[in-house]
Amino acid sequence: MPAAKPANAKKQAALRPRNAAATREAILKSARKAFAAHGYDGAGLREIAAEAGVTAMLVNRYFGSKEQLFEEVIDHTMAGASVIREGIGDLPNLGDYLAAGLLATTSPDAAPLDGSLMMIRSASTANPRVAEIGRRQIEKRHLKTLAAALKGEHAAERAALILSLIAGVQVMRQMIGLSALAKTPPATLHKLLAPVIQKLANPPIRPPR
Amino acid sequence: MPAAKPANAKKQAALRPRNAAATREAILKSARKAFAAHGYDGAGLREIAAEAGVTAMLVNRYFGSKEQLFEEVIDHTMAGASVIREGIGDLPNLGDYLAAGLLATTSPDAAPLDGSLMMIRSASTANPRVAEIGRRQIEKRHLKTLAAALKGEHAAERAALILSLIAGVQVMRQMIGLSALAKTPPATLHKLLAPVIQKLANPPIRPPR
DNA sequence: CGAATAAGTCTACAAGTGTATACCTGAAGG
DNA sequence: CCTTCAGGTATACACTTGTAGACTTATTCG
Repeated sequence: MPAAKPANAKKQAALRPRNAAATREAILKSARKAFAAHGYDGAGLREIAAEAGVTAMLVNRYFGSKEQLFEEVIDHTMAGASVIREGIGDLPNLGDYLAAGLLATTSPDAAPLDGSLMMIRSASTANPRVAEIGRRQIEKRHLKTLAAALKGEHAAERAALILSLIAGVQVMRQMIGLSALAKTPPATLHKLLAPVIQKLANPPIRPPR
Repeated sequence: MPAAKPANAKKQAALRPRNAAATREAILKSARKAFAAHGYDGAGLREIAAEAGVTAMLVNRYFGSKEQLFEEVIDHTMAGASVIREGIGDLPNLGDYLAAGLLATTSPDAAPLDGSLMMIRSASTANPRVAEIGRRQIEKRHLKTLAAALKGEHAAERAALILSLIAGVQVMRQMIGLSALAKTPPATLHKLLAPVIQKLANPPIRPPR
């Protein structure tokens, strides 16, 4: 009775004309956004795929699995332009520089460009491999670079504390939404934050004996 | 023919002899542990129930829903003995005190007694009501108390930054497992950390004009 | 114009989630 | 003994998740 299948109407047909590279990039971008917003476990493949204008299965066809997708995403993100980069050891005011960078990228609800928030959001995943991926990235990209830029004793520990402070501010501003940080003008926060970071960046004073 | 149902063998029959109050407490304890370890979304009701020796449905019968359970758990946790408590404004060395408290409760993989980590782990939940619950708890319990203990300008902002630093160290030590923080002896970290916290606790110096 | 192949989708499945309904069970009181 | 009822369990449902296999479509090349 029904005259053949009416060739079911497809939506958004020719939006992207079958370009593999472009599709891959779209998926990466979408995944980055989703992972940053909801963490590894919280971001669904269907959600990522929809935002990229494709099907969930295509994501797996391109990246193998959600786990591998995450690995590639976090690698791209951490490798991209970060506030913590090579050569920051030569800056005169590391405290000012880092505080400015933190407050610039950390508008209360903007997308976190930095990978650290993405990692923190993903850190309590049930998948231990994913947690390990993130740990290694932070150690390799951020800690190592920053520690190399510091002089004096306990450089690694001081670098780790600076990272902790930065991460903590990001967490409280963007994840928790603490009003005292979210609503205060960046300039005010900068004045409070920069000297503290600088104090950690400076070589610790040795007690005179 | 079949002589009635053979009264299917039950395991762990008389472990807890049907005590409502004790069961409630057991569920709370289990839930606290699970939420702290995996966050709100990551902790399953069946997992919580199993650890408490009951069924998932009993949890809902006692607490109404997972959401209400979380609310009660985080309220108990934040209200319990915390490092940040009333009267800390009278301490001579707030930096020392807070650093000691942080490093004591923050052994790399121990259960976080403080509710803040539980909140951070739960902050990226899909449930907005849950996120709001946690935000309010941190503002009310921690920020308010600490800000009241500080003197000088921008007390709220400085308190928020101290909380951020503490939270950041917790995150990097317990969630990420950053080696420089996890493996370094607490005494060393204390020496680096205490003066930084103290610097934030002291009234900011006004630039002489 | 085909044919070949890359690009993409459909359907399905097994596992896991929170929760509602109906059921069972053990101890206390008559 | 039997009833009663709080304390607890079993079953089921509707939904979501990551992923596998078969299928379809568009593009490019001969």
